[in-house]
Amino acid sequence: MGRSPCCDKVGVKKGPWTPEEDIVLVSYIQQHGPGNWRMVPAHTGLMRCSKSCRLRWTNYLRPGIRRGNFTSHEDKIIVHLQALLGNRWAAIASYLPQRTDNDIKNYWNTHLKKRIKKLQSPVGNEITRVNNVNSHSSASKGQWESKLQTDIHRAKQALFEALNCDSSSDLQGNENALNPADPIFRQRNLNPSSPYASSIENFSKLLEGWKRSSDSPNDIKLPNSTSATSSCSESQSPQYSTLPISSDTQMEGLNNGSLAWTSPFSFYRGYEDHKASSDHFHLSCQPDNFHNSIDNGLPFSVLEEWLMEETNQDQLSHANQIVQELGCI
DNA sequence: AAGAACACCAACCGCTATGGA
DNA sequence: CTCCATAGCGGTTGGTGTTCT
Repeated sequence: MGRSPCCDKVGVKKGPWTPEEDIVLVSYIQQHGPGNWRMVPAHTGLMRCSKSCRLRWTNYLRPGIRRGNFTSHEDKIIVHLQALLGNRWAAIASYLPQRTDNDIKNYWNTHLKKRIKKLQSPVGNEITRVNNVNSHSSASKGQWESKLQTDIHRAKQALFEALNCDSSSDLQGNENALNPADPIFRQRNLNPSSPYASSIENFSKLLEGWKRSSDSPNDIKLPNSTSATSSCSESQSPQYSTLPISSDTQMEGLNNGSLAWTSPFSFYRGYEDHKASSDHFHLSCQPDNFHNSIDNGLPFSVLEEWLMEETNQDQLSHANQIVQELGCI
């Protein structure tokens, strides 16, 4: 019994999204919020299936996403969490709130996996060993999880070492650089000008690229429902109004973050609150909550909490130790 | 210079989980 | 309980750019 397709395959566009499509999608979500994806193609006129819209949003357009340029700090976290969790990319991504699971998965497959293969260092051997445990063909998931329980201490230690190592090498010996209270930490992680790009930055890059490539970049077509002054009933077929984005000054505004028009992402907090309530891993890991945790000096509270949940009493006491150590970073 | 091989990554596919009717 | 819609997830594919021969 085949599963009914998420959309009518006939006439559905596939392949890379164009900037125009992105703008239409973002504008629609600005107006209606994410969710009810089935309605999105019908209401926006996008020739995409609902699933494609959702993926485009979650993997690319969603606010708070940082793309490319993985830091060595992130490398280490990914490597160690992969050793700990296996290919559970969503779980790994929950500890790197600004990265998507898809991004991490791609990065692992194209960079880290190869790098680790080449590694003959003790750390590399350890990772290889844990990975072998994870990928052993005869091991069932239950067996793997059982093994995970026994290896959890080692994994915690490895993660802790990675974090420590990073604080001494990647951060050039500044031991406060991972301290949430430290200005350097805040600049690296919270400042809009930090490498952790906001989606507005992503979006402005996108617009910039489009501006360069478009033959007539003067106007961006938007559904009427997205204009500031108009409203649109949900049954309306898409009609377009134009949002003039023509001058370099306006593009400057987008690029330097001094956005004049209402941020498309003003609804974001509510959305993330909704999401967080439905996903244990994402609880406290969404950007706002994550930053709150940072502000509170608990950047890895969820990790600690989860690790403690998974361990027995002996491991629990050791986990408490780790928690304290992590809290001191 | 040109074609082949490789690397990268956005997007897709197919499956499971979940929740509501 | 069943059915259906939707979200989430991990594996895979295919297009494009880069490097190699």
